[in-house]
Amino acid sequence: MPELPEVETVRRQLEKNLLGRKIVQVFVHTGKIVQNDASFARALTGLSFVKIDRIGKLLIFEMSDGETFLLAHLRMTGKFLLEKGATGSGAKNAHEKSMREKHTHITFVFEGGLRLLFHDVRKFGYVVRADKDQVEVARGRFGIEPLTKDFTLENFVRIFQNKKTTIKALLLDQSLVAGLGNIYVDEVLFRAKVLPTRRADTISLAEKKGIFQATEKVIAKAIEKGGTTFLDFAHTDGESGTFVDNLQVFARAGKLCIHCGTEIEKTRVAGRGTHFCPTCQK
DNA sequence: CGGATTGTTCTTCC
DNA sequence: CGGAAGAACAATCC
Repeated sequence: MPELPEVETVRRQLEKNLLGRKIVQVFVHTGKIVQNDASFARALTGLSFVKIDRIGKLLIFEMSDGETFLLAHLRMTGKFLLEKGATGSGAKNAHEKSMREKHTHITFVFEGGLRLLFHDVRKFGYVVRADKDQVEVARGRFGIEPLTKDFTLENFVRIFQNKKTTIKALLLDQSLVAGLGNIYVDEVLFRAKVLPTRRADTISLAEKKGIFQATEKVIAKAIEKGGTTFLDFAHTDGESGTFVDNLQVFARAGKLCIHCGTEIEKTRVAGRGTHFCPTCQK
C-alpha cells in the first residue's frame, strides 16, 4: 500500500524532524524486523541521521559515522510514527494506544525526548543495517523512477523491449519502473485509457507516451496530496494522505466510471486485484 | 474461520 | 536458457 508517493511523504517528514538529532536509546521489541541482529541498538546509539534518501519504495538512512546506513521498507502495513515528549503518544484513545504498543517493533529515542517508532501490524516490513556497498547493491536493483532525470520518454519506451507480459505486470516490476504499486498502476492505466491486461508488445508508441505522462502526473499529484490512505497508510503524525479523493478506479468496483458511466470492473491481473473501465480503456 | 490482502522473491513451466 | 506466470511468504483482520 505505501508506494512511491507515500514513502516520499514519510521521507520528507522524517527529514524535517530528525536530521541532526542524536539517538540516545534504541529498543528493538521484535527481533525479526531488524533480522535478529542483536547489535542493532548498540550500533545506532549515539549516532544521528545525516541524510534520509529514498529509491522506489525503499528508505535509505545515512548515519553520522559515515559508514552506517539503514534500509527500511514498509511493505504493506509498516509505518514510521513520531511521538513528541514523554507523555503524548499521539493515540486518540485506549484501544488505539494498546494497538500502537502491540505493533511497535522498534523505538528510537532522540535527545530532547522525541521518539521514532517503527510500527507494522503484519510485520512484513523491515529496518536493516547496511554498509555503503550493500546500499549500492540495493539501489542497483531499481529501474527508472518517476520525477527523476532518468525518467524520460526515451527510457520509458526502452523498458518495453522484448517484453510480452501484461502492461500491469510491467509497471509493477520494480526493476523496470521504481515505485509504482497496485493503486497507482490502476490509476495510471485508467488515465491513459489502456487495459491492464494488454500485452506490452501490443502497446503503440502513442499509448506508451500516454502511460508515461499519466505516471508523472499521478505520482506528482499524489505526493502533493501526501499520498493515499486507503486502509493503513499514515503520515508520521498519524494523519492520512488525501489522494484517496483523487482515485478514479481503484477500489471503485461496481461504481460508475467518471467519464462514461459504465460500471467499473474488478478482476485479477498479475496476481493483483485490478480495477478498470471496460469502455474507456482499450 | 479461512479467505483476502500486497510487495517481493522463489519456483515452475514453456 | 530466459522470460513469464504462478506460488509462496510474511501475519493479521473481519
